[in-house]
Amino acid sequence: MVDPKESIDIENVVASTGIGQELDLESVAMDLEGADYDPEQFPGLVYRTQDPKSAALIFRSGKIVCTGAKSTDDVHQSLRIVFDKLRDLNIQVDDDPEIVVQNIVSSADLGSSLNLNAIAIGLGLENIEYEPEQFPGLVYRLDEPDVVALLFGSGKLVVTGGKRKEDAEEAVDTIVERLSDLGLLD
Amino acid sequence: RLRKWQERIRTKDAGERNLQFALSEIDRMASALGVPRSVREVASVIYRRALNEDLIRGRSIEGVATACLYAACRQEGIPRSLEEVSDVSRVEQKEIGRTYRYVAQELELKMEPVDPKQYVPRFASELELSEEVQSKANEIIDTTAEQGLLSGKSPTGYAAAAIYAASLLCNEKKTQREVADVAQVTEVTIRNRYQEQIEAMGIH
DNA sequence: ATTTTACTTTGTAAAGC
DNA sequence: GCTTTAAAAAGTAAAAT
Repeated sequence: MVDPKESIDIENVVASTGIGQELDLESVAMDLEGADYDPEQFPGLVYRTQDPKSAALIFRSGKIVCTGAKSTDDVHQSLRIVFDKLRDLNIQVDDDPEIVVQNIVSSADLGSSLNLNAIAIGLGLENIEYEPEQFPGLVYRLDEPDVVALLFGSGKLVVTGGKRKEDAEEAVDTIVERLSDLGLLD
Repeated sequence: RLRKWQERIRTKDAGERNLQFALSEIDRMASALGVPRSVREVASVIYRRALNEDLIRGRSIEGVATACLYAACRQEGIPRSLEEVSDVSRVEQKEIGRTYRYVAQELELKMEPVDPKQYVPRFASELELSEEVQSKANEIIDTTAEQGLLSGKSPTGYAAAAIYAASLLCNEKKTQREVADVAQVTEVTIRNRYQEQIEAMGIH
């Protein structure tokens, strides 16, 4: 049996940062090619990087949200590109702004199909949410680590809400242990 | 002092009026759905609990009332799908679903997943299918569910496929369209579930 | 009848309504 | 609460072929 931990893939990393300067988004939108800015719809300007692929939300305050990257390293690479693009527009950007990872979304595979009905009862109906009429995944909120897992009948799962990649590993370990104890994992 | 007293009366009256409105809405929707009086009473009890726990704040009275009725139907073993409930409510399906999940969590209703078999009598009856077809559909549901085929699937689509399969096996054939219409699912869903179920039953 | 596109669920930050 | 962004899981649905 392969350790489900080895199957973990980071699918999305969300991080926030700031350049330390206020911005005139109207002019940035004019000068930055590919920028999407519609203040009526959303106060942030959207700028997408191609490699690594990501989307940056740039705000008037100078704060920036980066999402869509596949690793924390990609987040730093993407934001470096964004910072340089802004510098090209003669905008002052702090030397190396602090980048804080806010959420990591991971996927994994437990290796065998799951009986979600039995798992719902086993883990306790008060501890889970399972409404197949609304969504095929069983929602399982953990306290340690503080993340949310979505379990599917195929045995695959999604872990989100964590800030370190270790959070997903610990979550998968905990889930495997609890399901095994219940005899609900082959 | 008199002002405070009058304010309390006003608040109390407003609260009473809101409760009356919620209960009358539950009554109206329950009638439209054709569910027994016991379900309305269960729904009313859930609504009063939600009110006591202050779960209505930030939500519409009718949204909570509808969600309580949906939960009550399930608790009483005669479920109505969110689509069926939204058909008699002025609240949209998505909002009813969200509110239901919120109320179920907060009141710790410990709702069990809907058993597709609970839809069989009503759907089969609307299709004028025999007792034999219903028994066969139930057998298909139990057998295939035990094999893990039910995980993640919508109970209405699952029941619809089993009824369709059973109608074929018992020579009382209904078309996928006819079954899809009463269950309010698409023919594609029936086709997909039907294939899996027949496969799991070992093609009769 | 199949394929494509799109929506459902989960977390998270940002500024403003 | 909402708005927007990204991504996965799998089911369902509507539209396109």
